[in-house]
Amino acid sequence: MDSSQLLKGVLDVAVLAVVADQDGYGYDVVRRLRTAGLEDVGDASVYGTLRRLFQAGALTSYVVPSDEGPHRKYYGLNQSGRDLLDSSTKTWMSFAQTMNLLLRHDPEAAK
Amino acid sequence: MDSSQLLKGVLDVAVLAVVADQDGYGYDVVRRLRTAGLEDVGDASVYGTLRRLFQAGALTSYVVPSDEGPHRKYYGLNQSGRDLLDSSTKTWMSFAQTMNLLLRHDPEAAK
DNA sequence: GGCACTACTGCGTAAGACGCGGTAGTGTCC
DNA sequence: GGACACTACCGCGTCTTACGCAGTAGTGCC
Repeated sequence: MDSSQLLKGVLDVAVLAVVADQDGYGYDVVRRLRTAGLEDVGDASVYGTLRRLFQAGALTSYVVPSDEGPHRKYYGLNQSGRDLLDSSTKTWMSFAQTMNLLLRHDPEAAK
Repeated sequence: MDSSQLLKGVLDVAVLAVVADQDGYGYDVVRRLRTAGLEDVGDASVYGTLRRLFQAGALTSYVVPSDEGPHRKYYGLNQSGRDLLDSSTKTWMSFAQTMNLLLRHDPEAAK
């Protein structure tokens, strides 16, 4: 099954969570997400998400030159980003809980 | 936060689960989903999903006239739909688990 | 020079959820 | 009997977003 649709709206939270752990640059965030289990995530999606979150004011950004390749554009959370991560996490948890109740097909559990 | 993006790719499973419980018609499926906690789900999304799933061969369909309003177009699961529900449920569970690990910001848990 | 890996960007596409408006049938209330 | 509410469905247009793909560029290795 194509899990790419499951990502809709969730990649934001995932990226925020990864960056919250430690500042990261795009290429690295991609690797960390894949390692965490989101194996099929596309790199373009992550770069796009980072730019979107930055534009939305949730991330800080600074460029660090690298000796072993091109420069790296690091992203980090600011307060707005932390708030967003918190509220998004809560939204996700509650949503996931709802889905879990729905999917264990116990009609009573959904009441 | 706008939870509509979270639904992407998940509404299919939710609709399948609701219909698996008992055959249902569009308007009723909407109500059941909302009662189950998906309060913001749009009716157009559900009707669209039902038609999509039907066209994909996962649902059966039959019309029942009603004494108390317009006719009702019932949908039910066939074998293909049950298979789809099973595999989609597994995909969801595994995806949700991955997200949960990512979101409890315990760096060790993601390894 | 050619290749691999790192690192980022831009463009076009497709999927899907939703708002909105429209069409009907039934029932209620004044 | 007319206005309104509720039931029930459909179609259209829009927006968001994940992704494929191509391109650019730096480093290191053979």
